[in-house]
Amino acid sequence: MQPFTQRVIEIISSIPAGYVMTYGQIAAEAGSPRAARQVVRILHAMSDKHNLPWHRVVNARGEIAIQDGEGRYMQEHYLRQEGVAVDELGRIDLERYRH
DNA sequence: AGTGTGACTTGGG
DNA sequence: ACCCAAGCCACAC
Repeated sequence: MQPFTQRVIEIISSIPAGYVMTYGQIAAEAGSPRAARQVVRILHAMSDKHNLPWHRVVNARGEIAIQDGEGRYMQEHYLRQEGVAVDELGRIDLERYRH
């Protein structure tokens, strides 16, 4: 496991229920501000086996990044379940919910 | 050593 | 507020 990957996993694990972080924000915290896309790949590879709260990660505009489908539906569902307001287009108020 | 991979980001219009 | 084009980068192969 590489250091950057390790840090990203730790950071995502640390997001409290009811809050969200953006890909870029996580990359920056992990020490590489422009590696947002790498965060995506890590989620793809690690979300299940590390039991990560992947649904608490959204893009810089405060939108759910996943395309319509099962994953998209699950993310909206989890977030609302944790008290995060998600509109019908999958948008979230970052001012309010950013961690 | 070179190439492909993305659930991204940013800047401009 | 929306759309697009161009950057960006750690990692696997």
